[in-house]
Amino acid sequence: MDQRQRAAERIAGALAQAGMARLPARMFAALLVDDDGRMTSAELTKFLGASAAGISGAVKYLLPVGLVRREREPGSRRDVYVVDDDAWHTAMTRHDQLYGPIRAALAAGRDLLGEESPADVRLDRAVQFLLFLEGELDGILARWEVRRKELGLD
Amino acid sequence: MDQRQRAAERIAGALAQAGMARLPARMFAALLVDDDGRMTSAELTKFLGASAAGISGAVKYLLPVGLVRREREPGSRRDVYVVDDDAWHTAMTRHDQLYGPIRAALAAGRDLLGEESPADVRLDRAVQFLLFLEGELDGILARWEVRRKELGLD
DNA sequence: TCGATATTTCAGAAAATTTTGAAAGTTATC
DNA sequence: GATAACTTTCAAAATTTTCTGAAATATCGA
Repeated sequence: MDQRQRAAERIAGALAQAGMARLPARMFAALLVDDDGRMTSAELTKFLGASAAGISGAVKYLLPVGLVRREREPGSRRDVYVVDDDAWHTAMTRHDQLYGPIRAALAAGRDLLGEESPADVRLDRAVQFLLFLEGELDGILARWEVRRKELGLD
Repeated sequence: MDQRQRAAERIAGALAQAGMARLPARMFAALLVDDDGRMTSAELTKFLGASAAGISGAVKYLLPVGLVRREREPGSRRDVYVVDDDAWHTAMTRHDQLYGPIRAALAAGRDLLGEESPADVRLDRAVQFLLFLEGELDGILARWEVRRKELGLD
């Protein structure tokens, strides 16, 4: 295991700890430490010691959350998986995918209990907080653009 | 299964989907839909159909993240588990517990690869973004206090 | 200190998730 | 259209995580 693999596994471990499934975490980490952040399925298979099927499954998770992009060179049949320098930023744009279902469940719970239930105020406050939070996240992302330039990270 | 249990399970399902372990999610949801948001281990055991050991384990997860508080009536030996109306808010205060380890792993990865590695700029940007985000979250929480009063949710 | 009531620990059972190999499905060249 | 290169699907295996029962530990009142 070389330094690069060590770095990838170190990062993947932290991401897995935070709830990301293991192979998606390892694949994302592999791309993060790759020189140009671009790898084919075959490269990932070798680097991670995982099966092609596993990569396919990991891709199915990473694409919709925006952490990884898929490309294909014209006239080739092999996909290239790409991580952007602002992968995190992009992923965060999908925050409604994270909070939306929870908000919906809280609302459904309120309906089941009825407005006169004493728990209703608690549930309502939870919904209001999530709505507020989602709105704020958009502002954060805008401010990051500014900050990024200040840091000269373009 | 009555309406309240139905509501709890509906909410717990969404939380579990978002990554929370099942029993902690169910326990938190049970408290959310409870009239006064206070339940003993025995009550939870009955309501959830889970073992006392399971509750104990769930508590071990919920306490440190700030979603639930433990109290004990003086002169009783039974604990009461309490969910605050601002449980979410409180939990969010612990954001460094979520992002901290990831940031540390990214930093460790940079060390392993060395500054001259082409991946270094990508990893550095990730670290900078997380630092920025953590700072912003504090601001959000402050603004929520204001917003909460506007909504009359005191 | 003892007895009664609660909670926690821990090893193993149960359940859910992840990963794989093999087959089926795509896509590009010839 | 046939063939070769690559990706996806799917059922089953392997691993991991979660949950439980039983025993151990802690806490309170007498």
